[in-house]
Amino acid sequence: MAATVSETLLDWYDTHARDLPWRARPGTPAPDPYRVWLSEVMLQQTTVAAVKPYFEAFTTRWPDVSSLAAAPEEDIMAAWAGLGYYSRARNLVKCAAAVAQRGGFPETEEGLRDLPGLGPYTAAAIAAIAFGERAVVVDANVERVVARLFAIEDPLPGARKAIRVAADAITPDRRAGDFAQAMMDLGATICTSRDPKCLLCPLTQSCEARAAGDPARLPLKARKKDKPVRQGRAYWIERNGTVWLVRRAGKGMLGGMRALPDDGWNSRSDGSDEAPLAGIWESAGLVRHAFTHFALELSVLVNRGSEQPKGEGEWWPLDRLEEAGLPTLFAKAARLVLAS
DNA sequence: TAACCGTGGTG
DNA sequence: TCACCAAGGTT
Repeated sequence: MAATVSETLLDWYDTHARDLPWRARPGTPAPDPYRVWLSEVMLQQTTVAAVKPYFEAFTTRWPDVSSLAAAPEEDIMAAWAGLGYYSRARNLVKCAAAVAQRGGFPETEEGLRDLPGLGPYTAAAIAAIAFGERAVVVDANVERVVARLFAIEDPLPGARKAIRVAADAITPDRRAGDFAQAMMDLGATICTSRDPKCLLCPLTQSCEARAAGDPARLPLKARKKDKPVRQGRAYWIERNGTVWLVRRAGKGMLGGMRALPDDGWNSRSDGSDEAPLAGIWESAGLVRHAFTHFALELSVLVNRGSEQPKGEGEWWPLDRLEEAGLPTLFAKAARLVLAS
């Protein structure tokens, strides 16, 4: 009898698995749920290369969930700065508290699903990888591999239901965690979005899209809307080797992060509020930054007078600006000022 | 359902 | 250069 897709893929995984910091070390049977959880959250919509240094920094500073739960939220947000999608960091704080409170992670997909920041993908992935549950793990890699294996012609996101059914059908009862990671490794290194390496693929004999001749065509996707360009201002207020930083509101764009004061720009409108003080402003230039659904042209204005800014904030030493944890947009603005 | 939410790499 | 893309979740 011919080997099944899962058997073939698991054999491939046994010799080709990527060596990643959050995977179980040789000789240790199961990976640490804390490290699986942390890595899975960091990896949401984020590349392995981007995650690695953050995962290393987090696990060095906070080696287990109780130490993370005990850390000040500000420290965690600052440590997340630059990784993006900051609601993940806010939910990480909530989730760590909940897990510490109940004395450990839930060990089922259903239980994990109730934790903040864990959706269908992440709950299934942790259940399968950390706890050995047979869970159907569907991420963008799995969607791509499955759409090609079964030549699913319906475009995403409409095809999600059919893809899930097909993924369920090939998920094995044993080693579901390895199978999920094998599918993701295959998608990341072989069955790539562009220019798939079909000559190296262990599943090439089973692949309907390969047989049809043009696997890179799948999965089909609806065309994306083009993003508007917004204008905004950020204010650099400097006194005696310090700069005035504020904390952004807990929800919305860059929520909860330290930032330069701005004029109220957001995803729906240009900025228009008045400056945080009525002094003399000099232009330091323009920062262009692309967010997911809009682009921003941020004009950076500088004041070195003596007037006190309005509202809440803190004077932050310029020689420790790295530790403030500014999101990339404001780090760019700071770089612009400090280079001029 | 679809909008919202970051960033850096890539072809 | 720029549109697309990456181990998605929340509302």
